[in-house]
Amino acid sequence: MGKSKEEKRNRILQAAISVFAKKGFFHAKISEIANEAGVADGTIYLYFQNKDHLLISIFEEKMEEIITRVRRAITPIESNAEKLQKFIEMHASLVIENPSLSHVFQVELRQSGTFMKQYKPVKFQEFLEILADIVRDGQKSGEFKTGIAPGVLKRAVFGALDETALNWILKGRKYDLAESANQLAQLFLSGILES
Amino acid sequence: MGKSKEEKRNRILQAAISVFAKKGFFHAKISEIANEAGVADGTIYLYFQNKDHLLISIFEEKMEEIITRVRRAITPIESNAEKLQKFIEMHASLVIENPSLSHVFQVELRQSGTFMKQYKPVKFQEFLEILADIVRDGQKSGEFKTGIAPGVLKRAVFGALDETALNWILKGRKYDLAESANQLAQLFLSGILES
Amino acid sequence: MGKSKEEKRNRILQAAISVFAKKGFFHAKISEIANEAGVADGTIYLYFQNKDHLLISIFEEKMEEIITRVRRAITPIESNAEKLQKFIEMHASLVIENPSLSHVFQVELRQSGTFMKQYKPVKFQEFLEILADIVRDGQKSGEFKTGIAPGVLKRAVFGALDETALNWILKGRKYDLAESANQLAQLFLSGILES
Amino acid sequence: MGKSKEEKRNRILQAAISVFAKKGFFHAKISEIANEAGVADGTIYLYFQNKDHLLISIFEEKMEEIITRVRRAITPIESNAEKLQKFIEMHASLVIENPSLSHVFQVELRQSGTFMKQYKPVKFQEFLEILADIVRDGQKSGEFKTGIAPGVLKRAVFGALDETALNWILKGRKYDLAESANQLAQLFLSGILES
DNA sequence: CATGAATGAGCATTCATTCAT
DNA sequence: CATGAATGAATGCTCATTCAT
Repeated sequence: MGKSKEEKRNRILQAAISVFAKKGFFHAKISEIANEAGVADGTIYLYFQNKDHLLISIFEEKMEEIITRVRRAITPIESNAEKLQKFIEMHASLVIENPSLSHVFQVELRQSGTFMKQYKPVKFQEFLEILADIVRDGQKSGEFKTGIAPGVLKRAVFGALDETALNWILKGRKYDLAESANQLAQLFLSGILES
Repeated sequence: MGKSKEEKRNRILQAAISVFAKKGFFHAKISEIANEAGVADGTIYLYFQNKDHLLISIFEEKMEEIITRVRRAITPIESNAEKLQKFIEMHASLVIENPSLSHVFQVELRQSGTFMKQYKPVKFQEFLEILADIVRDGQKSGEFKTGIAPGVLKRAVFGALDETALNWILKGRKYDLAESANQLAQLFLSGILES
Repeated sequence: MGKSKEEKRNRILQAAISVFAKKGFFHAKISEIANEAGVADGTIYLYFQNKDHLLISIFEEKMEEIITRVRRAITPIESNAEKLQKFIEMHASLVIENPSLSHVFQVELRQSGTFMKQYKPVKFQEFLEILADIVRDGQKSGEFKTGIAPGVLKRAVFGALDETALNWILKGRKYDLAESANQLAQLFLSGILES
Repeated sequence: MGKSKEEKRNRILQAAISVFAKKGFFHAKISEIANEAGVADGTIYLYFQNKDHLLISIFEEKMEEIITRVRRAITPIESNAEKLQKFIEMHASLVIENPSLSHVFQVELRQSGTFMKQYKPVKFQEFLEILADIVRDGQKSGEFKTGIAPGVLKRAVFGALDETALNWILKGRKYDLAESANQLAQLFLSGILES
């Protein structure tokens, strides 16, 4: 029963991801999400405050999962260069595995005023901080150059990955995103490795 | 006469940029744009097909200006490394000079279904191609490494700049964007310069 | 429950007839209909597709009732001449009983593009066919002359009744419509009775 | 020049008939009429008060012509029965000759609130009075029965003709309207001729 | 007389959210 | 907990009409 409740919540969340990706946040109708989730319209409001928070919940909960996965994969690696490479690889893999979710993250999230203006995307900061930590550690250990601030680099890497992934999605996923990610990894490593 | 008409069109365009940036595309009201432009609601429809095309016109016309400015600044420079640096510097300058327009480009444009799905952002491709050309030329002349595809690099640079600028805008323009841009330039140059 | 829903639908239909008759189809506001029906604007759209279909539904449902009433009144009569007379009498009675509905039928229906161009007024044909059947039967039995086609006569009788009723309504219902109808009945009977 | 002015007025009137018939009164745009007449939008307002009066002017001026033609054709005839027959024949001929105008008369005129409620269609009364006069004269001379009021008969005949013509137009003018008119003439004559 | 750019009133429709059952 | 009928706020766009040129 408790399980059934959690399951229903998840059905709604998955339906929302699917409908947001297909129709866009503004044109997505609660009734369509409810229909796809197999619940009544009103039921959604028993699990989520409103449409905006449904979007935000997608972000927070999926981001939480992603952060956990990425951390688990990176922690055992010793070399910070390899950690960075792994991070970039995983970003591509995650996009490839879940294009609908990626679409929601890259396009639809920006359509929520609540998300863009009022809500502080803590989980996003946390995700970026994984990158900043790698950089900081690499700089401290002497692996990486120190000319660039970790806060700048984390955004540069993320921005590059994000734009690359967005293009891949909008262009119809026609080329090899993993290969592009690989080139990006080489680029950034060449840029920061102490020679 | 012709001037007055062109002027009115520009007033509408500027008002739209301002209102879109303040309220977001979906919450921006035509009546508010009209009011800020000092024209009647209906007048807007003498110059633009509809709200979507108003947004698209902002993109096309402003992008055209930007492309021209960037090309003019880059052409006389001989070194491709310096060209790339100049491009990055200018991106930051343009964002600093016109934050409202930047906001529209980075956030609001994604809210138009017409823009995202039906319209081909030719001007955006053209803008990115400036970057790709620099990379291609640098690789051909031996200035740059050849391991990375120009098509990948152009998105990496743009994505990094875009994310950096977006953060600067959303965080309230509290730090020195030009300095961040400078670090990015060093990062990318370190990454691609043939040693 | 089911009754309450049907009742609400009927309240909307009656309100629409009343408002269409008062203001004309184009100038009638949905909000006014909703107000007169005691429901919210949006509720109307739970029962009817749009304004056009509201008008068409009035026609179809009321015409259905009328056809039933007329058929029930005519069937037991043996003489076709008396049937025709009864039909004419009833037409006048129906107009007198429900002037708003008559106004909608005679004037407002023509303002709906959907009704005039796309929709096939099946119920109207069915109504006219009652007349055509009387004529056919009368001609077959020898009661009526055979010089006129039933299809022509049905329109002649209906047109005469309709124009007479329209004038009565537009002139403010100042004279005795039943008496005019009676004269029309004599006219048509004189015209078609086999002597 | 004086001629040119009258000519321009007529071009506008013809364009209006054509556009009203094609698009319907409400959906007809002044700009389309102006375009079809080869004048500027504003010019129409130099010749007609507004859209409503444009419709009314069509009615009045064309009706005037029709009344004149019908009177001219009927006056020389001596027998009132033959006059009635001639009237009916001419109605059909006029509809056949000018279907667009007929459409405007039968359908579009009812869409003008001004026409239906505020304006007194004097010319229409005058047209019907031709019929009433024939009946009155026939009844006085003993040709026609006296049981029916001329005022009732005139509407009956007109209504029958109008409905018949409307059907002919809406059904795509596929059958012989003149033959239907002929049957109607026989019907009404049988109905009123003193035997 | 003629033009046509500018005006601005006017309204159907959608859909997130609520709440009685 | 779940339902889904009902609500009602909110706004882009059209087009008859005007009037400065």
